[in-house]
Amino acid sequence: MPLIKVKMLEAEGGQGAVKPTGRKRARAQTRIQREKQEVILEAALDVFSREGFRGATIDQIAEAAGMSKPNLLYYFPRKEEIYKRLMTAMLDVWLAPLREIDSDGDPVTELRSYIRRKIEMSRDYPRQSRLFANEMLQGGPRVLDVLETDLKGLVDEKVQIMEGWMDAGKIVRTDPYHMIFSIWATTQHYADFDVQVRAVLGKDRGGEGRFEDAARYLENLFLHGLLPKER
Amino acid sequence: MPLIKVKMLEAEGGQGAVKPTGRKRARAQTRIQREKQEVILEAALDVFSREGFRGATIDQIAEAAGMSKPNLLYYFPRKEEIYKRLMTAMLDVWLAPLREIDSDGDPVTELRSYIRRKIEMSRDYPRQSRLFANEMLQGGPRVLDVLETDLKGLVDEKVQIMEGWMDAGKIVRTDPYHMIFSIWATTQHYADFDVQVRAVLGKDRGGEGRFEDAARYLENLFLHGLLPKER
DNA sequence: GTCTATATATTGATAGAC
DNA sequence: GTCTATCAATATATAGAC
Repeated sequence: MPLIKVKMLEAEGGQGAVKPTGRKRARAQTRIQREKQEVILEAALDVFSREGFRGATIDQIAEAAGMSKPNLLYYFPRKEEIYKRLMTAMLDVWLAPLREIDSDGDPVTELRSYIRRKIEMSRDYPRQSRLFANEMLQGGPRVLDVLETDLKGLVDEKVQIMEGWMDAGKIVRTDPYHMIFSIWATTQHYADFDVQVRAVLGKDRGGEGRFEDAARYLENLFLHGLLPKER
Repeated sequence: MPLIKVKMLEAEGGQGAVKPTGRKRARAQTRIQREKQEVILEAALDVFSREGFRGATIDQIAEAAGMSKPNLLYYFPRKEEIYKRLMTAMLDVWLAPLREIDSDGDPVTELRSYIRRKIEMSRDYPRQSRLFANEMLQGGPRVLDVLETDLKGLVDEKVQIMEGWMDAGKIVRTDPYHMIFSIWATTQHYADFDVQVRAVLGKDRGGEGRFEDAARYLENLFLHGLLPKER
């Protein structure tokens, strides 16, 4: 099954996040305001995903966004707010594929499309992947609570689905948690360690086709041997 | 097969790296000098692995090392030199397990111990793993040449071994490059994304046993289905 | 070898003219 | 809304006393 272009929201975050928390007057945003914020967030994603929160500077972001530093700060008064906007938007989008795993679907089909979507996201949105990886390396100070509540809850739910499939004899018994970790690790590796992957593959195999190859390898790795009948 | 305590050099780097490049007089280092440098490198590993090169500050490192900033700079005149020392020492140690894969050994045994050693390193030396991950996320500006020469050469060599095993019918045919990437990704995930792993597993499964569970899962994932006879 | 003091540049953020 | 000018804090690194 070939990789397709994934349709995914760009990092925007809920509209709710834009409104001032005080909201003395919930004033509607102009189109230009939204567009400028969009440009800033796009530039910030570039810088934060490469350098991490501390390593990134407002100067770099402003330059990448093509505006002056004070001008940027007019739209986002604090560096941290840009970062938080990116993180929440990213988390939301990043977990969408996992949410879609359907207990009523065919196990192998469900897992196969999960793996495929994850590798597509690494191919199409590597910066979001790196942004998250950077946050993790730092110990996740700004998302730890989300991980322990929302993420854990979501994973637990999907683990139960997978255990149901095992109980029903639909797939071979394995450790669902570590299977999910392994799918995350392998698929995101192609975004986070892209330099290394391309350096090792060289120019003959390091082109765009590497994602196809990876998808094929990973689908086989995780799905082969999962069907009880095969043995 | 249970995990054992791995024996590994601490980040020290070759002795050659210590000598001044000019070496007007190749003066031997005193014991105290080496010990102080050791303390600094240990502290620097802590900070760099969490914050990346740009995000880390000499202040943080000096405080972690329990000395003043000028005192630290007496031993390492530039921030970049501390970082480079850590990187070269890390790379050397980090690739040791891959180097040990032996073409004359039994394929499954060789791969099993490779996986086991890699997960042991994530357990015992998570900071080294994160240091490297941080460098990769930034695009590997300080190691790109090493990746393209030494690392690629090493991987190519081991890929040839694996292809030899496949040609001889000793293991099932698969993509050796992506297999190696997947082993790297999955094992290092337990160091790099440690926060996430522990958050998801919760307190019941997130203890030290998680490395045992991971090792068991990964050995099965990569090795099951590799023997032609099993099918 | 270690310290205080400091030079110099860069950082996040603000003031105020236009 | 956008700019120049600038502040206060922090950054890397050095000078020089002890």
